[in-house]
Amino acid sequence: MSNNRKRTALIGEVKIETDIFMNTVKLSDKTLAEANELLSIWGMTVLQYNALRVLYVKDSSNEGLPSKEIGRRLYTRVPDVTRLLDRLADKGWLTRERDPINRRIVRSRLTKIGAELVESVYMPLQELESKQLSTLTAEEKKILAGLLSKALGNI
Amino acid sequence: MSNNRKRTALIGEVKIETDIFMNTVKLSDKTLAEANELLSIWGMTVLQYNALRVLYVKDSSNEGLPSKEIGRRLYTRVPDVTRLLDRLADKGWLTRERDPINRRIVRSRLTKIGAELVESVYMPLQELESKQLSTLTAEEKKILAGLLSKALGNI
DNA sequence: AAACAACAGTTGTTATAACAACTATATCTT
DNA sequence: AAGATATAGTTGTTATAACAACTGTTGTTT
Repeated sequence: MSNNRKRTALIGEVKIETDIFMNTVKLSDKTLAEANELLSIWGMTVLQYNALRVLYVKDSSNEGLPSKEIGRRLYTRVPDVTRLLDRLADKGWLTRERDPINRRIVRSRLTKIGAELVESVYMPLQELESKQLSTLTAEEKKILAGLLSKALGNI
Repeated sequence: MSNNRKRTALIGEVKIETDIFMNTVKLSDKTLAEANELLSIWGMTVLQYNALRVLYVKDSSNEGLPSKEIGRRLYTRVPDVTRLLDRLADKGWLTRERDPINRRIVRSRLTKIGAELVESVYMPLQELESKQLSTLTAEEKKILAGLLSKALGNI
């Protein structure tokens, strides 16, 4: 009982900024969960798929990409790119070797299987994303995309 | 070398849905990271703060809230509410006891310290959120909030 | 009332996210 | 060229997220 003192009503009111962040986190969380569920068919996670997709798109000549650059292009902070890539190498989706010229750098490159995997996953994932946003019109999607990118500008 | 076969250019093009999800995840990720950094001053995480805030707001009479309901009100999926609440109880921010009438239910209620903590954290967090969205005008924030909530409708 | 189903929470396990310290290599400064 | 600094990646550790199996309690059915 004891703790029945007055509580600030203020805290119950939801400011618009809080509302935006709540819904951003919710949307992010739920779409990631659904995407992860889909990707589990291929035994991978969204994060892993993104790393493979970065290699697919940004290393089309297949010279290999430094870990640092892969990390920079992933859209969440990943404090441990090494082990993320290690796991992908273990699965046979990419290979890693040290750059002979700058020996600090380790270059990852997709294997044939890895590249094919990206291709197999691409369309089903695209379809899921379209489905997830199907309550919005094309016009609304444009506005939303614009606002999100403007919001990100400050952070 | 070996794997230098043609890659589908399609995969490099970013569809608007993908763009929206990428930026949603980015925004979610970055704002959470900053909020977690702020909250670390009080030794808590965003998830923990949210649980406390749910109790603060939804259990103002301090009768205690069932774990299930707390879990339902958190805005990310939390597969392990028990241990989340355990940790908060360990820190002395809430107490937990079994409902004498329906003994399946365990009710959590804020301690005095827990309630005060929510009050201390509220304003600084609010200010951070405002700062994080300061690139948007009030009008844009309204539109964004509306679109996010419409987008969530389908998921 | 016995058997079954549903519910609320707990516990065990594994993989990994987060943080920090460390190694090897390259670059800059004087 | 030696020493200091910066860069790229690795490794160790801890806490916790995710998943699944389990326990105890209540509700439903016949």
